[in-house]
Amino acid sequence: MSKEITSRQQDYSQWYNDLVIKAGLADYSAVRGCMVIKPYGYALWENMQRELDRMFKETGHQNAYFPLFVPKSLFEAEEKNAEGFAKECAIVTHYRLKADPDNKGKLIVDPEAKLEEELVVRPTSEAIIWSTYKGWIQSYRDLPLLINQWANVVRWEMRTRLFLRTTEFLWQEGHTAHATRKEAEDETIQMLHVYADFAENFMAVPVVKGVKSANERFAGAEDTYCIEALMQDGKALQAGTSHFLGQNFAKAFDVKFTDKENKLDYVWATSWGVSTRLIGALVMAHSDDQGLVLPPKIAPVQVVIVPIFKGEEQKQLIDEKVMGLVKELKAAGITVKYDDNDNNRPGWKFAEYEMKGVPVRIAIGARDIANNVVEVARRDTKEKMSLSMEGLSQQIIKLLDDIQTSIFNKALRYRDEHITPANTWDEFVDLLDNKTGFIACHWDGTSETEDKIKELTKATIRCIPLNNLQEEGKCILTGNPSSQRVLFARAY
RNA sequence: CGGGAUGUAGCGUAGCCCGGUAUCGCGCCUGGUUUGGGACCAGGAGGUCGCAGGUUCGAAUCCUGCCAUCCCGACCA
Repeated sequence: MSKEITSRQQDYSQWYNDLVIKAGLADYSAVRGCMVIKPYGYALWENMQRELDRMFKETGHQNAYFPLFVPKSLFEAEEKNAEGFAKECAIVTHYRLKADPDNKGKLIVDPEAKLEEELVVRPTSEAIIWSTYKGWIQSYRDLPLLINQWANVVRWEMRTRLFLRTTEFLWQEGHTAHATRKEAEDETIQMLHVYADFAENFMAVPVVKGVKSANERFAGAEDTYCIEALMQDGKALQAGTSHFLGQNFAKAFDVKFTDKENKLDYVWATSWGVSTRLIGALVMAHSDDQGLVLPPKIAPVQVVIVPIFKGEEQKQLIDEKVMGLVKELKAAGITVKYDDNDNNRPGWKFAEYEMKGVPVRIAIGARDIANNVVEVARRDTKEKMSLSMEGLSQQIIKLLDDIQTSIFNKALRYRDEHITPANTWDEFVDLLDNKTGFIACHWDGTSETEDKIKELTKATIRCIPLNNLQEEGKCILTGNPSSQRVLFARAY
């Protein structure tokens, strides 16, 4: 297989698509808009899942699983939510096929098997979950209810892109119920911090934490908080959302509880999610024209060892030495792969593991063994060094750590350099077109203005950053008074 | 879903205008030599030219419809 990919400069979108395919993360499938997540891509997702799952459990959440199908009557109960998702729902109307009498070997939908009530394939699970919660919650003693589910959802998008926007995608969705507004708000913010912590400390993707404007708010939420990341082409990507749902779903599904004073009230809700889109964020945040660059903390393979030998005797000598190294590295908690496949030569393997973004490559040959060293190459900077075999695992641990930090710092520097204030409309448009990234500017707070700006420039408000500096100013478009800057960007 | 482009072996392609059963490279298989940045030699396999119709003695090539992918819009995690 030819392994060259389009360069970022030549065509960023094509580079992304090439990379996802050539690195073996995913493949197109026989189903429009749906992808196959290949083993290497799924391994990445599993590593993300493991870490997130641990964080959810540490903050008191439990996993459960709810049905894929939502009866239409339940789906429509929370009006805004239903309306928001109605245009992109897959609907099950029948439950049986039968042989086509006019076309041998073909099947048709059995018209006799029409469902009494259509089933919506979940685009999100608030409806089915809140209809269930009604039966689980009676008293303040049943609260808080802190549940997460790992699931697939379907949103029938017009235009799809590998990992960033597919018809079916994998995600987790947390759905919590609380006795007070304060507690639900705290939960919303807590999970936002969990997401930001994960993105920055594991994915090495710096994010801006903030709240969405009304236009960008989740359908059915009172407030939507988000983490926004910046990709290398200067476009923003929403990497995770945490919603404060108020009592909207409790009211729609009649979920009430009795408090300590024996008063009846609706419960307060949150929901929060991240998806396989994070893999897209990871790819676009760090990778280069040679392939993926993965942060060690979620790389499926952290270290690959490539033997370099002439003849069987040398190979045996290397094998022996490597077995010891592999054992030592594994004992130190490092994921290591020894690639002694003789079908490919070292140079091929070097290029291959660069494509796959393996953070550290160790090459070892007779020359190295004679000197008691190994050649170590880091993926992010391509820097090569010679390290002593003595205490190698400790040196590798330190190196992996350096790589993790260095990838993050690089992305952080890029992100910070691409948050630019604009004070006039011309400046704003010029920055959007020529510098890209986030533009910090004043906005008069109205949906109309935001719509107008989107119409004129394709830029949207990515978020109003948390703990935003309060500052008097004038709206970039209308000149109306504003009390703070918000972040605009073109987004995925 | 609207506008544009593309679709030929696992991948990348030539051929299409001007109709006569498909070119080259990589990869794959066998054998050998190799191995410190994508190896080399010899032999070999692999294609209903995206799918379905139509025109024609004959279609990769012309016509119609559909499907898929990419880009630009609208929609969105």
